[in-house]
Order: sequence, then structure tokens, then C-alpha cells
Amino acid sequence: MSPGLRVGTGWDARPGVPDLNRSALEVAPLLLGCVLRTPDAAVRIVEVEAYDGALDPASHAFRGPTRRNAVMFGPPGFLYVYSLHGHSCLNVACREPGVASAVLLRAGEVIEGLDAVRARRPGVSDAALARGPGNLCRALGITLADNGADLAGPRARLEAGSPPLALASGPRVNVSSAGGREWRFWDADSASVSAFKRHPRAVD
DNA sequence: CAAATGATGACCT
DNA sequence: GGTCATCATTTGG
Repeated sequence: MSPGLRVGTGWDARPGVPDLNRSALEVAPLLLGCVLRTPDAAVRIVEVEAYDGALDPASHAFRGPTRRNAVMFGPPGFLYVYSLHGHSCLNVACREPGVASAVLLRAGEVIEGLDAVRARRPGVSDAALARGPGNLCRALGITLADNGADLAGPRARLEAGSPPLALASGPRVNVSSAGGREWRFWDADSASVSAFKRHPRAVD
């Protein structure tokens, strides 16, 4: 493969931002500390989970392409947004077209647009504004309409940030077919990591 | 068309 | 620790 020839990736890595044209397991820890920006807010990503497509029974792509998971089978650098129990959850699609692999963004710290986020999450403490995958989407105003959005586009942008000083990992949350995989990664120092098996305890 | 299924979150004891 | 409201999507009849 000649170095200059990278076809159909849809994603060009910039300094401090991971190259998404590889497996979710590699990308996931590198996304911690990166910034996800929407038109009126931005969060520093502090908790993620890797989902490894066809090889991972817990992945929505395990049973092949459907209308819902189509974005995961496309090029890297696009948002896969899906609906669960009445909430929206957000993934970053990884790997080359045809191979599904994605990183679920589970929590972030709001670093910009605090007023806009507070308006969407009334009565919630600042540390908890974007804690949990559903809450993260709500905080940023991301809905199913953003499924397929370009991570280098106007609706959402992935930018460099400050990596965690301490990185922790453990089993994924609410995944029955975990198979011993410890594919959840979080910033051990962040107060915005979701409650389940948080280390050792986050403070509001 | 009907039913089952969650990568959830809020609230309760 | 536990219950349950909620809804897009998938799957089966």
C-alpha cells in the first residue's frame, strides 16, 4: 500500500486527534481527552467503550448490516447515532468501509457552551450534564437526525484535547455478551464518568 | 401488523 | 440493591 494513497476514509487525522482508520479497541483509549464540538457546545471526552463489529456479539453490527447500523459499515470519522429506551447514543465509526467498528462515547465534561447545555439539562449538576451516553447526546443536542454526520463537518467536530493523566479500564456497561472483554476506558480523575463501577467514586 | 428487544436514566428502598 | 417508563428498530407471523 503506497503511503499517499488512502481511499475513501473520509477522515484525515490531525495532530492530537487519533487516526480513526483502525480498530475501535485501538481508537477508544486515544479518544479520551479529545474534544467533541457541536454548533453551540463542546465536551472533553472522559468515558468510552469499544465495539468490534462482526467479532463482537455485543456490537449492533454483529449480525451484519441493517438500515440502522449502516454508518458503522461506512468510512471512519462519521457519527453513528442510535436510539435506545427513548434516548440517543453516539458512536464514532472506525475502520475502512465495509468493516464495522465503533467507539461509544459514554461521558464528557462540558468545557464550552455551558449555558446552552444547562438549558437542555435543567436541574442537573455541572459534572453530571454529559454523564452517560444518553445524557451526553442530550447535553450536546445530538439526535437521530445527526446519524451519519461528518466528524469534520458543521454538525460535529472532533478536536485535540488534553489526554487523561490516569487511564482506567473495565467491563462494558449493561453488555450481557461481554465475553470477558474489558473494553470500557475512562479518565480516572474525571468527576463526569458514569456511575456504574466508577473508580473509586465521583463527586458532584 | 404485532411483539420483542435493548450499548438508558430517573427514581425508589 | 431494585423497578419501570420509554421508543426506534428488528424480527416473526
